[in-house]
Amino acid sequence: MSSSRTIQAILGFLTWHPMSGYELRRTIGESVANFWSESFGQIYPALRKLADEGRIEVDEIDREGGGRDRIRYRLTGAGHEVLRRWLTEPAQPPRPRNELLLKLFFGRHADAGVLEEHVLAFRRRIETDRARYAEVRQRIERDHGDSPDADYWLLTLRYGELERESLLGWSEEALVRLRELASGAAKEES
Amino acid sequence: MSSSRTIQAILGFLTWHPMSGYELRRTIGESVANFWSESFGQIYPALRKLADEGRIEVDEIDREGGGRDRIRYRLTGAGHEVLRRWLTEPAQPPRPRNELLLKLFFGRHADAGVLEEHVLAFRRRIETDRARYAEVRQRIERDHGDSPDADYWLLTLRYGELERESLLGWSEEALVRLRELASGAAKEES
DNA sequence: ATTTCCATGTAATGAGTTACATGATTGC
DNA sequence: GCAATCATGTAACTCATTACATGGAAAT
Repeated sequence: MSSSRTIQAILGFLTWHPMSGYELRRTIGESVANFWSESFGQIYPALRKLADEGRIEVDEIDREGGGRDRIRYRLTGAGHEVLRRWLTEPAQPPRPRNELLLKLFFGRHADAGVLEEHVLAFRRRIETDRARYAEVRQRIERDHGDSPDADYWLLTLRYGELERESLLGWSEEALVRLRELASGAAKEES
Repeated sequence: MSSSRTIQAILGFLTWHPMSGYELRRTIGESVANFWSESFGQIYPALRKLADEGRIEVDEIDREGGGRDRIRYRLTGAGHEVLRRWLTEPAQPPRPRNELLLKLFFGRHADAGVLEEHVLAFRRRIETDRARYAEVRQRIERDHGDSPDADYWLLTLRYGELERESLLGWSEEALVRLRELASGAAKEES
């Protein structure tokens, strides 16, 4: 019961067109960074394993641009089958780990200004995410509006958009609350 | 640069009162399961390490209830200092990994009914979360309304409440959209 | 009798990041 | 000349879960 999904992510992206490990990494960073990430240390061993098992095979080797050879892999029928089977299985809920909330939970032991700083940094990250989502939405609608995948991509984008909106709302609430707590504590001290 | 926060979580909970490894695990499951989790395999080695470094010390050893001795640890001044320093440091953003969204992203290769099933399961989880949050809120307000920690706990609870509301909204939208896609696909086939 | 809960701990395994090794090309 | 980008791959390390070992007491 392997809980990692590196292999499935790779198979999924190879349904687009043949890609090298380097291209897979870049593509993941540009498309699903919102909810997925992979490092080279996972991708290259996974490609080797997938090739050994016949889920992918070498499509072409060339030397465009840089120094090393680029090895492009293509999906095999067996690989497509593995992807389809995985898609029917229920998704594992993620293990929750949110350091910001852990800090706030023990917030009484920090000074109020620092907590506010943490929430402000969080809000900045959310705002950056939202700006990126707006660009992604435009790009999908402009460049891939007729792609059969586009509807599914927009579904995942929408998840990020709605979640970020709610977290922005929470940030505002939290900032107000933290300032109240800070002034309340200041009053009690005087 | 240790990226784990098991140690900080333990120190934080020991500000409440002395606890054993077993009690820490149970307490985490009952209070912050919403955004944090720890397993025995992490807690016991971490307790050993913290004791070796003088951040915690044995408070009492007794044999209530079950068979083995229960070893309760208490926070030292040094431990409290480590906690306070950590609280001032910026929180690391979590590495994104959402298997449901990865499945939807490649959803064109699955049949529509299965995707709907995944989103329904997701929605059920969200509803369960919301019911639990309502209980937690009641419990905090009823049993800990005058605790100096309560305001901070409610801040983290509110995060979960707002986020779950938005995700519930997304589920509804996604279900509608998936049904449209399914009937569209059915029409094109006929 | 058997399950459940209390309780501590280790070992095996898996998952994942970061740093390193290597090296050519392109743009400043 | 130097940094950035392209490109593959390995090694060391960290982090975390799960299963195992051990065993008593209480409830069914």
